[in-house]
Amino acid sequence: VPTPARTSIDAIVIAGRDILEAEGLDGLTMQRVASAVGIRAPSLYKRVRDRRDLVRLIVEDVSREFARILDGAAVTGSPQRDLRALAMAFRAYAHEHPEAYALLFARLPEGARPDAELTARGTETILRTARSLAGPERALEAARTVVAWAHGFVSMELAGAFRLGGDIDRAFAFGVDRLTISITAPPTGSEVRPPSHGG
Amino acid sequence: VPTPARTSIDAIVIAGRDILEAEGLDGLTMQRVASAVGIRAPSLYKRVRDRRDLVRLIVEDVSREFARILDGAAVTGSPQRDLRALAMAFRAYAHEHPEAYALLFARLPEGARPDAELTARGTETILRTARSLAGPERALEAARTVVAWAHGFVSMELAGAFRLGGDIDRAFAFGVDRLTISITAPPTGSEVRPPSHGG
DNA sequence: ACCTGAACACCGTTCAAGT
DNA sequence: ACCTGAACACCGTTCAAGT
Repeated sequence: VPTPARTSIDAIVIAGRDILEAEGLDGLTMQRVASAVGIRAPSLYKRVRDRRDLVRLIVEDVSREFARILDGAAVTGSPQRDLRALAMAFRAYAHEHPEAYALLFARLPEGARPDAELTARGTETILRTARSLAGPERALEAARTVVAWAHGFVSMELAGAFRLGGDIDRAFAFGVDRLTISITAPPTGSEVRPPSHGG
Repeated sequence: VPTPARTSIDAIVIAGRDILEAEGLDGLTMQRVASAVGIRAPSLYKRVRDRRDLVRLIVEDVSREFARILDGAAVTGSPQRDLRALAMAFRAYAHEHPEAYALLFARLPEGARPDAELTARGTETILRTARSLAGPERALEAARTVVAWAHGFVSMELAGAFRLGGDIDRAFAFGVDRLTISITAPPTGSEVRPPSHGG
């Protein structure tokens, strides 16, 4: 006699995200997720291969949400303002969903790593904006510089690594302004090299 | 009858670092560390309060090593070249000790967090070099921008987040050059603001 | 003073048995 | 077809007992 399903993969992913944000990745246990959807842990294995597979589904969900939010931020009409808006939206997302955000850039074990194409889509908007500012040849390097800075900044912020005081908001604004200038106006005609002392 | 000690806190930290680098943070178990120093897991609690305390001791050891390496890199005589040398040494350390490096910037639970002063010493050399380039008023923001970028870059690199091809070494060099220019030559006399479209 | 086995409350995961 | 309890091999941690 077939038993009707008491839950669904969607409900499991939603419950998993809630538990992740409330308890951290270590607190995301099969037992807690199972309990949240009204079943026992062994039954979860009917829907996911193992815990890593559940983490993968959650990361992919987060990844789609993050890409959608960044996409919605780059609508100012100017690439300079778009880059600033992207940086602000990037940081705001990390503050609102610190555990989900951390997962986006985490070194995940094989089996928990999200689909490669889906991950690429996450930085598509930033790449497009960087291309507008830096030109097609430098687009990829410019985008990597900006994303690296933004990720480094918010991950240090979330880790409590800025311990020397000062205005963190101002430091973030400083960074995005300098980076915008920096990738917008390359030294004309010359190879990139360290500046001479005279400047 | 007192029993002579069969191990020491130093031996435990050294063994812990080896296991961390070989097996990752999840693989750093009390049982493995105990076994590596020739005792049983419960005996570890004579030397450390709990696992988080052991992690703290390891992070602090890594932190001292990292600071020492950065300090040894900033010896070129010019702040521009020092910044580049610091960035290269920063990245090289992360490549050589990926698990130890990850711990330096990780969101650690209370009890595993290293001594605050010790952590500050880690970025002291970078702060000093940034001060030479950006001036005393902008030193902190400039240092934060550079460290954020460097950390973001190598952590993305280690996470396998650069999936769009291109030359990663070149992107790193691009970033350090642009950032050096960017923090060295602020717009004279004016407040920092987003650049106008013309430039 | 240091070390240990046994125990406890957790994990993830498998599997035979239930409906 | 789905769900479960029982079981297994792990965790971190405590503690009485051994030397």
